Amino acid sequence: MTIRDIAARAGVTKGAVSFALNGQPGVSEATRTRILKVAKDLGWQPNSAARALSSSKSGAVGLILARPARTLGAEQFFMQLISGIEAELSKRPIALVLQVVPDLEAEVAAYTRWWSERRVDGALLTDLRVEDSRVGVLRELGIPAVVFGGPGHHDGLPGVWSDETTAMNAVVEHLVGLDHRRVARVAGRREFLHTHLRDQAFQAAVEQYDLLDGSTVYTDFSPAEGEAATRQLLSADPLPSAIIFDNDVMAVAGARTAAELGLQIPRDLSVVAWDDSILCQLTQPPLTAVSRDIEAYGAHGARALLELIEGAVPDIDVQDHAPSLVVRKSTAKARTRP
Amino acid sequence: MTIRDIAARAGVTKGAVSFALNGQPGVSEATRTRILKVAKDLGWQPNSAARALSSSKSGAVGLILARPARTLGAEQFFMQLISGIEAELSKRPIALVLQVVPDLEAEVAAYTRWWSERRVDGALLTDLRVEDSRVGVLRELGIPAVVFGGPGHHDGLPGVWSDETTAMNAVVEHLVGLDHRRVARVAGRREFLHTHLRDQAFQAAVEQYDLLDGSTVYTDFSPAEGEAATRQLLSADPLPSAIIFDNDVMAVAGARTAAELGLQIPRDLSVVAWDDSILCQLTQPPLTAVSRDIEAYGAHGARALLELIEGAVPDIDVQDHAPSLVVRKSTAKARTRP
DNA sequence: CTGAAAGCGCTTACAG
DNA sequence: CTGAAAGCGCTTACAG
Repeated sequence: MTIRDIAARAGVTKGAVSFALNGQPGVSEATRTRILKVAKDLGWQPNSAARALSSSKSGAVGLILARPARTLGAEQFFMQLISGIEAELSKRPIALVLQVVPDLEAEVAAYTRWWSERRVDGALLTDLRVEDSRVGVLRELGIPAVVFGGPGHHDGLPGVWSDETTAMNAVVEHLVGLDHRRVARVAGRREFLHTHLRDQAFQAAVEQYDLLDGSTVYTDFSPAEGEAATRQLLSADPLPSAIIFDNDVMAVAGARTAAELGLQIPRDLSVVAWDDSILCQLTQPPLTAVSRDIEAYGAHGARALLELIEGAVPDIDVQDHAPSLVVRKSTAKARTRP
Repeated sequence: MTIRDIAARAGVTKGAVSFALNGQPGVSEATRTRILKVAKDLGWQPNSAARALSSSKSGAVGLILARPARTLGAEQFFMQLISGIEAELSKRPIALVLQVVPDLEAEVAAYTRWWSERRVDGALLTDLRVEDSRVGVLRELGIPAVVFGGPGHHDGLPGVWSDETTAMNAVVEHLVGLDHRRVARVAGRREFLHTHLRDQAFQAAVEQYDLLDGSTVYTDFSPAEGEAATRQLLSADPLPSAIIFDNDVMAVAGARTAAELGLQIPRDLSVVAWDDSILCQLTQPPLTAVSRDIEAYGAHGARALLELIEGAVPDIDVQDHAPSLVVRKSTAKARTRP
């Protein structure tokens, strides 16, 4: 079933069919209507390879996840992000090509191959690093790309980001409002930009509110390291009265660890998770968490990429909806200590 | 950068370049070596659209997830499955095209479009239903497809599956070994084949071990319905002494619900989760769970699909590694009741 | 073993 | 408004 069949059936040339199908001028309204009807009757769909070859557009965008398979499964973030991206892409006949790779080197290799194969028209970048080698490669290759993260750390590539600073302030304010003075933090990987931004915001808040602690332990986001970091923080003297965790999995692991050490949450220790998820709601007590609409975040990024591919000059650093703090049962008044 | 450039540089025709690059006979070894060197020097990669158009192979396979975005994020299953599929595909230059849709109707529409566009060479089917309209559509379209699930419910389409029956037997045996006689089950959606298979296995085990309960409540896999189902089961008299849940999220929700109702796990109620995950390990107490290597499952399915696409006649119903029961702290001796 | 050519199914300038 | 044709970058029969 090709435009050739349609042309024969409608008594016109292939060119006319193409114009009619693509809404281009060059055919009369009557002819166009006739051609469209024939195409519909025959159940015609454009061959994506032929269209890609002659238009130099693949009709697909790429997303690469460079995380070990275990942590990928554990974090709900990625699946929600993908859902959001898809929600936007599937409004058009644009496909999402997904690849899972072990490290950044493999990720860069995949972009390079995709681009020289012309397999995708653009790419979505996630897990932005403070120093991110991918950004330079993408710019050099000339792939239209949009970055999740930021702001201002991607060398001119457009990005969408959520405001970590405001969110961190809300968290610290909430804790200060509960009389907490010794607040610690279990962070993710140091090289990730969002970790870095939260670091800065946390340190600024520590000074602003004149907190007494402010120690931060870095991890790989895994529950094992979340547990180890919690043990480390809870061996300090005096103890922190609240800990902020960089993801839901570590927060749950940390809360469990604290309980094992004989602390009662929230009486003895307040716990805040970053990125709310079902996990935070299912644990006992349910965790106070920073909540973002990750699907909307993904959709937002996809939309920006599509605009970029279509030649628009998108805003650099579009800010997404601000995260909100969902207060549950894991935060309470700090105990007055001796 | 095309084979034309390589041909010019190497002083041969495009045809010779194509033969050399694809390992076809038709060029001398010396020429082949020279051509390959030129191609490498120029950093050539085949244009995927051109190759797809002339070879009628897209170099991609498709996966469609038809679940609401929320439950997608909550279940670790899918991301692990995708990781496994990717691990196999990325050994070759085969891309994974992913789509997230709201329902089966949209899923069928997407297959139809993909196939008439020749965007994918084959498809992977998941969440198999007892009566599954997709199977017929796929067969009719002639898309090479492999089904996750089964066995024997896919009208000739090859499938990989894991043995739900043996796993269910292991679960029930474990509970019976702990003197449980009143065992209930919180199942997933009734129309899903794996739910159905577990149902049958559960009923068979109930009879075999002469259990006194065996009631099953169906849900949509969500924690909310898991909680409601648990409440319902725990309002019976006499109470079940153990509940088997069809996924990790509901098991955790159910355990929490039981605790809220004043039951202590495992003293008053034993809980078993199906599909182990970090969730099961992080709750207090950690949950006894049926564990499968979902990544291997995904890889297995991808490999079968690639063979099918390459023209092999794959075995129908290849069985994957058997699931295993991981015993943790949520199951214990049944209390002797009055 | 090599060369010259047709063809995959589209898009798009170029003449009429 | 329409027709006839070239071209996208590959693969692959067909002659020599």
